[in-house]
Amino acid sequence: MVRQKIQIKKIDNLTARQVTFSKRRRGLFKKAQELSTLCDADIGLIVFSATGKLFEYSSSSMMQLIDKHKVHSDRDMDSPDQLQSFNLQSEKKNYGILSREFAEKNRELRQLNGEELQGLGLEELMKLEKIVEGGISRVMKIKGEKFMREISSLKKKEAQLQEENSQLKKQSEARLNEVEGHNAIEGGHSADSITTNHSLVNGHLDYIDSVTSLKLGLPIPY
Amino acid sequence: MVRQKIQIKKIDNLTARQVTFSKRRRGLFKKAQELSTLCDADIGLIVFSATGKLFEYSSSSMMQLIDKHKVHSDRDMDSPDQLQSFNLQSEKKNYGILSREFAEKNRELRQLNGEELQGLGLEELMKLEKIVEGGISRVMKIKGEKFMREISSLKKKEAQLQEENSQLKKQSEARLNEVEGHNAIEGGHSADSITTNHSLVNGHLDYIDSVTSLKLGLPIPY
DNA sequence: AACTAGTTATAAG
DNA sequence: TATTATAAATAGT
Repeated sequence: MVRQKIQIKKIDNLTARQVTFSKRRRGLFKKAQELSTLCDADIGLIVFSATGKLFEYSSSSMMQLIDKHKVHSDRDMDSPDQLQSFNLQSEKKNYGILSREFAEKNRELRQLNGEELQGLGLEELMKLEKIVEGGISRVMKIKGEKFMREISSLKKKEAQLQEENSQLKKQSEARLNEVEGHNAIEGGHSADSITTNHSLVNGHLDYIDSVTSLKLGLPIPY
Repeated sequence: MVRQKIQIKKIDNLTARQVTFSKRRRGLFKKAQELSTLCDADIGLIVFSATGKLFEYSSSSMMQLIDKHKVHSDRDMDSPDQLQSFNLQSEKKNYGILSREFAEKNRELRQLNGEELQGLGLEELMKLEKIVEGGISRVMKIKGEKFMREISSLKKKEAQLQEENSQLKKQSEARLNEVEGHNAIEGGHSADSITTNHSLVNGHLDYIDSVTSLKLGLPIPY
């Protein structure tokens, strides 16, 4: 692009390529930084040289940025028609919360063994990959167990509440009988409240739903 | 940097900032692409505008690149004792149900494309790997969503039951008052059942636990 | 969105 | 690594 305009194709000469890489890399990083500052943009730039060396720039934190990126790219998802979605076209994945957790866990896992990665041969890398895969399974298992525990706990609570309800119903009926026994000769007056409450007892409290669902807001147990 | 050289600081004027963002962003992406081509570098560029819109460029696959980046940046972190269980020794895994499910799903996924695996080049294989990875995330996500739904539903139920309980309590109390009003001159007799039931209402029904947990038996929603 | 004048990036040496 | 001539990017219109 100077004394002679160059073609944008891989530079053959190794030395020239390295020099250009160095120069342009600096230029690129500078531009990235400038854009970030001028326009208040959040920018991450990852560059691996042909030899595998890493250069990076990030206006904030690369990790944050990557997470943000994941969240974003998860948006344009397609609705899950079972596993039909596994074709080359539909690769705008919709990971979501669990996916992010998974990624985070995976990162942790990689951190644990990552330091030695460079020194390893193919054999060892494959072994390691298997281990990481195991790690994923493990993470999934743990996460699943947490969910299970939560569900278990909720079901227990439900059972308790149902038991309570049953007891209260009995109690209430018993008292009603007493009241009616007394009122038999005096004329009843609490029939209204009984039927009202009965609709509650039998469970379809749809008016509650809006309130409840507002409070629910999908917890993240893990 | 033209008619007048500009300071590298946030551009105040919104319109000017947007215009500059657009222009420089294009420039930056172009430079990134050029560097990638000229020097055979693997480059990923993530840009979030101030308004949160995402723009990205990647010479290969952003996901791959991010993974590669993770592996790299993890090198200078040595294993914290926290998740130390993920070391080469303790990898005689005992995954469990979810792990097996995962493996099964993964196998299915691989079968979906497996027949062609032999004919593929490295490029294609990496692509495929990416897809499978996406598949895993997807499976996890779906599973997670099912858990969430179950939990959500249970919490809703819980709220309903609690509401019922509250109503029943009121009803019961009301009837008790009526009864006592009548019994005031006859002598009361239902005090016992009241306190008994009150212990239920207040929730610590530990004796139920054993029964309940036996019935629960960890469902597998997915 | 297109233009232009100064600025910046950079290919070649 | 530093220089320089030129291409490319871009601030302001």
